[in-house]
Amino acid sequence: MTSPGAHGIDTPSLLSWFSGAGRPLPWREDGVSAWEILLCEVMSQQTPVARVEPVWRDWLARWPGPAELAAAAPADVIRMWGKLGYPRRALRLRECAAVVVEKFHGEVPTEVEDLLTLPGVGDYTARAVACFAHGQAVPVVDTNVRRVVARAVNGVAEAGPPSIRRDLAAVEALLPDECQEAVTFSVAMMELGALVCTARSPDCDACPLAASCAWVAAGRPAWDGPRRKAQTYAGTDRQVRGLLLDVLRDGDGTATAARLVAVWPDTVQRDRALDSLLADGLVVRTGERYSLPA
DNA sequence: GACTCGTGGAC
DNA sequence: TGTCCAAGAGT
Repeated sequence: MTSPGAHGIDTPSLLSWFSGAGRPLPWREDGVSAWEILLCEVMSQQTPVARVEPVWRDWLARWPGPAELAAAAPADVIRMWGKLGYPRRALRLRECAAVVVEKFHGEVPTEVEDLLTLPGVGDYTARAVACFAHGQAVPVVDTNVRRVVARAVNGVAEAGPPSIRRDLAAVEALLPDECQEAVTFSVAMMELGALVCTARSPDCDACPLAASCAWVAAGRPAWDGPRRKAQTYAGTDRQVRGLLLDVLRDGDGTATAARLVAVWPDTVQRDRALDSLLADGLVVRTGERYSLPA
């Protein structure tokens, strides 16, 4: 599979494609700080990039760096997070800012090992920051990269269940040695997965890897592995949590129990959702009222 | 590993 | 209309 013409990632074609087709996202501009990149990576976890951009700008205008964020009230942080989803990320981000200030002298760490100690920073985000903010040639594996590798290298339609060790090893083997090229490689792989090699309807006619793609060569066979569990939402605790928090987020940050009762009829589920919000620190109870944490 | 945790756009 | 899915992390 290492001989010329073998299937896999045609890196020169990939990089050429990216230079012309990559989106001009604001955090890709020169001079963007490591903190600003960390912020956009956390906001982008499971959230479409297009929805992140305006929140990222507003957020940085209010809290330019970790010191400012660490000093902010949780209620304001939750409100500024808006409707990006998974609001626990907002609280973790504030905790992350505090750790950066207290343990790393206000500077975003450069080593993956140190980045992994930050709240809300996991295997993807740690390597994304090390690579995109600090220029390190470390493998960056997100859902896009996993899908592109599955198709172009392995010749299958989907990536299958994630495995950190296996996925990192697979991408490590593809990563260019030189730092600058490695950084562009990772951005380009993610961008290709986001724009061309998409989950639902890959546009192979527009793909710079089509000529070298193992999946295309095999005739784009359908996925015969395990089907991902359908991601339900309606009727789940997640939906109820969202409805409850929405009441507090949109108002003055406080509401009576009766106001919250109105958003969901099932007492058991509503109480369970509210308890979990309290446990997460997204909501606090003061007497008869519920509020965002001051 | 399996499960939980929001929100909204695309088809 | 309902299903799928999106720059994952924590337990």
